[in-house]
Amino acid sequence: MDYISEAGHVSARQGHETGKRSQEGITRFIEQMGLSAQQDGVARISGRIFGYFIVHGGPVSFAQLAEELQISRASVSTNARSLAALGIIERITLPGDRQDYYQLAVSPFLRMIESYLVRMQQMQNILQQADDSIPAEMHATHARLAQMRRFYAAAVQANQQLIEDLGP
Amino acid sequence: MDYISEAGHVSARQGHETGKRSQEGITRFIEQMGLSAQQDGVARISGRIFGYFIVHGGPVSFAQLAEELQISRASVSTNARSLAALGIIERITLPGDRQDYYQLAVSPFLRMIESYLVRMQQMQNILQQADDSIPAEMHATHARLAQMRRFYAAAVQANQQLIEDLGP
DNA sequence: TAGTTTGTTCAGTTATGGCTGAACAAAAAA
DNA sequence: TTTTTTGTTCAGCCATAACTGAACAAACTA
Repeated sequence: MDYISEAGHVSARQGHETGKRSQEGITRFIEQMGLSAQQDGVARISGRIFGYFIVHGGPVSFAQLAEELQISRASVSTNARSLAALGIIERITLPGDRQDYYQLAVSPFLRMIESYLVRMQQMQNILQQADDSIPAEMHATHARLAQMRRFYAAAVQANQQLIEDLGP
Repeated sequence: MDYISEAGHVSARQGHETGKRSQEGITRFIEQMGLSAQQDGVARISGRIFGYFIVHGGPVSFAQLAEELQISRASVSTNARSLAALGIIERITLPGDRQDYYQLAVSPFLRMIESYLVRMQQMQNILQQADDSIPAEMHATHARLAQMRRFYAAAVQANQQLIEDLGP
């Protein structure tokens, strides 16, 4: 039995020996990924889609995603494209098939770190601006801003190192 | 002129020579900290309070916070306590004064990383559960879960290293 | 004692953004 | 051509949670 290539029919195998209990575990995992995403300020459905692709690496068709996760096609469109834009999943096409397919990206976690890095760089810009526009007499303020910049510089460096360590 | 010890009167110095322009820079910074916090899934007011303490290290009284940031006492109570719970600011008292005062914690950024670590450990628990409850036959799924666990393990280690590097 | 000051809690309002159905456009099939 | 398939977009509904005003409790002051 191959769960991977028949992702679309897993939910129909209720009566199977491994079926019910394992199905519970899978849906719970996907649901937890949704909640976890929501905690991180990401749409719940994006988290569920990500979880779905952890379980079934893909390729999975657009229509399959909507049916399996029981979400509207509009939500599939929005969230899958959003995840693809982040480099976490990627859109592919299959010859002789008009549908869009998605599959897990090769290294989804590296992309997640890269998103963090972007956020940190935005914060560094804010700190730079503050440093420029706040009068020099405010020594203690500038000292705290400098401390903050050192922190973000170190954090950026640590995450770049992490990317290298996890890379090929 | 000492901006630090008279945090409560900065906004009143509109006519001063350094006043108007620098005041703009400060409020813009505080406002950007609010927006940045909101992006991170934290209440905007919490971000503003944090920004305020970057500018004026404190101690700042409860009432001052409400007045300076033009927010309700209820919001001060909720958000300041929340930041204090995260270890980013701390509540102190001054002898002969009934008011609560807050000041920036000694190393607010270390505390922020520690919060990240907690989240990552929650994710590790979720992965552990999934690993336990998903049938062993799903080899590809277990491989992806293992990859994910390696990622979080490395991320936790990197951040713990970062904490050490930034520590005293 | 009654009256202030001070912080917390909670019900209610408001703002934000997620999700959906429906309308739509593009492209293939009939 | 008309019809069907497929994905996108957008207006509107809904859920979540941020924020506030008001009521409250505790502790000080008079």
